[in-house]
Amino acid sequence: MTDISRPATSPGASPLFLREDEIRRGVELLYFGYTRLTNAIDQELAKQGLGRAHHRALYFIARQPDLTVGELLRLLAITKQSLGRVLKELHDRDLVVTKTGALDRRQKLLRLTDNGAALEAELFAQLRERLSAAYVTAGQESVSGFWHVLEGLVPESDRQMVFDLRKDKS
Amino acid sequence: MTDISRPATSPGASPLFLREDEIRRGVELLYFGYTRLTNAIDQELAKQGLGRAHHRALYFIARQPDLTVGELLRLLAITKQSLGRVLKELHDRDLVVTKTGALDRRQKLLRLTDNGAALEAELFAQLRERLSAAYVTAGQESVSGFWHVLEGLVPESDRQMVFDLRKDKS
DNA sequence: GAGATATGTCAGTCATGTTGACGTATCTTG
DNA sequence: CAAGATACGTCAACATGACTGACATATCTC
Repeated sequence: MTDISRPATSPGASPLFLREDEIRRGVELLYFGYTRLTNAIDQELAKQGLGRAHHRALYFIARQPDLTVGELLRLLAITKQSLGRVLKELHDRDLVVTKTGALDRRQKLLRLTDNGAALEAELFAQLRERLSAAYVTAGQESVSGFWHVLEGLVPESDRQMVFDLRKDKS
Repeated sequence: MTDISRPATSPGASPLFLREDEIRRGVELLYFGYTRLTNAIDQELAKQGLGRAHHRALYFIARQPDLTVGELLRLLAITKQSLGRVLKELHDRDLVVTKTGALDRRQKLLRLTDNGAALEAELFAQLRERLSAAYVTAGQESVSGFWHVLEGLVPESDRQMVFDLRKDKS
């Protein structure tokens, strides 16, 4: 949070603001980095007859077991109708199970089955391979910077939700 | 391309490879950072009745005037049929013009019209606002790290193409 | 008991990608 | 110069994953 006091609305105050090329470089690297990373798992997904939408759900359920449907909706920022179809397919394929919430019986808590966990692990291995290669090449200091800039791209209103992924529930 | 000599294929050499949480943190930040940044311009695009696919084309044509259709296809990594529809719409709306290549008359060189350039600038302003705020908050060192890690995510085979965006065509 | 909330579902639509096939103009090469 | 490769365009059919709008049910909260 260094330099937070510098007004982003005052272009003259920061040389960064004026350098169009530095902004474009970030836009492009973010685009290529993100799309190429996600491409890495498409082939694996296609084998199972699943799409990226399924992977995103699997990923977050793996990351935070007993996630509720509502929490997952907020993470994915899609409509419940869209998510409903995805969850139904994952359930039909025995990759995800739901149980009724203990505290609030209206909620459904999502968990991966053993099959689901195995598939998620296989997909995650692809991501790990690519990302750890990039981490190693860039070095630890760069990794911190990478995280730091990306955190700044997440709107304030979503930041807590994203950080909470790192904590266990309960 | 510094550190290129460090073997990315030697997992044991770095504790990073074993830390699942650091990989997941990168995956999540990349996902949220990328999607939230692109969301930032959706509203503006919707006003014009355009989608993200149109923006991607506008962006790269702005970035490298006289880009050929084939080059744009390689950047976007989609089929010519998909791109054809997008370019047709941009042309119909007087945002893009094509001219026949001087050296190779089979090629079509793409350029933004004044309207197209104005729209692209308006959309770019949104990206600049978000990214420069993140850059300023994170600091210059972090920005370098951000770039460095992302470069490592771009497959070797695409890297030259991405770097070439920074050069003018001659 | 009344209203808010969490979830599910039906139905229709849209944006954006895909495959496959085919046509034309132009360049390159034997 | 003829033959083949290349750059681009286009028709048609289809898949995925989003969307809106409407409505149903169970459960919680006050």
